[in-house]
Amino acid sequence: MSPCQSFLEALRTQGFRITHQRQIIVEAIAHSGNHVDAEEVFAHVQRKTPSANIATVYRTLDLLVAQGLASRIDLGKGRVIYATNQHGPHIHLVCRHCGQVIDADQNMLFSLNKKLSTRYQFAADLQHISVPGLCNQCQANEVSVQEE
Amino acid sequence: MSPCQSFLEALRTQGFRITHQRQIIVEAIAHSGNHVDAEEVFAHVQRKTPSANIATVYRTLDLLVAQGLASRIDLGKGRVIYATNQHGPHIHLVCRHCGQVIDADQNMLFSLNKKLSTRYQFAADLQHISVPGLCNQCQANEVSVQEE
DNA sequence: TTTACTGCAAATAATTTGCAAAACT
DNA sequence: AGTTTTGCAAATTATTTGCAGTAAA
Repeated sequence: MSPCQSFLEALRTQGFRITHQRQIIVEAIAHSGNHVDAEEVFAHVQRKTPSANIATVYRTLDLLVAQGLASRIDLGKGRVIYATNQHGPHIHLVCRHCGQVIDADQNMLFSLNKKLSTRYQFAADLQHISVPGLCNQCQANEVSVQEE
Repeated sequence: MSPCQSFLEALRTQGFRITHQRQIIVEAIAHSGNHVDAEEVFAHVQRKTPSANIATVYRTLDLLVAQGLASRIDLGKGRVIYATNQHGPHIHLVCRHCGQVIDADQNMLFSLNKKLSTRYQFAADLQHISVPGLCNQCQANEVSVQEE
């Protein structure tokens, strides 16, 4: 069963209707092995169904997140992306200078997760956490650049 | 020298002007030993100077961040808070259910920081990172609560 | 005096929402 | 047929920006 199909199946099971636009939206997000933002999904949808509306995209993304089929990742500065749970867990390293997002190995968070759990009884959702900082290229720049 | 004074001094040194509103804004953010959002700062400022405008608050907060005197912390869902560098570094555990923010010991991130640096040449800014998840109280709820 | 800073109001940007019409089941 | 969804346009929310007047240095 393709990832798309299993998502749609999950929705159907929960009693949600499988509409044409939901199929395309799920296809857009699941197909791109990567994370996508609402506009990218909308662009994909428009190619197939020009009459589709971005409000529907937002509603469907919310639905997927609520159903636990996707994650909403807040990169800060108004940038929000979505990733399906097919997309392996990652740390999203967000460069505050160039805006680049680097995917890092999530295993690094294993011990942190345990500590937060035992010391704070906090169940951290580290599947798609984002970490601000400076990427390699921008570290050199930052020194000389005060203001853009 | 009070924290307020040292902030103002730092601004002055960089050639910025010490205006009445900047003094009050710096006082608001430095005085509250805690993190504050723009509206809270604005409320404080209005008490002293009713004619002050929130645009000035945003501009000053941006300035403080740009000068490295404060951090902008993105809690997701449009919630943004600011903390001075006086306020010790913390992990901000953000509960996705009740919205509560718990401060956790930052030492837990020491090894993560090193790994990100050596493996990805990424200089993570972990001073005030936010981590999504579920707080202790809400973990029990979550099981039974599907939708709010 | 000179140029940065502020207040104000209008502009953004990213979502969200009310509602009547359209479409799943 | 009976709801759930959608499209559309208007409403929101949090910030940002242009500009002319005010105030630090």
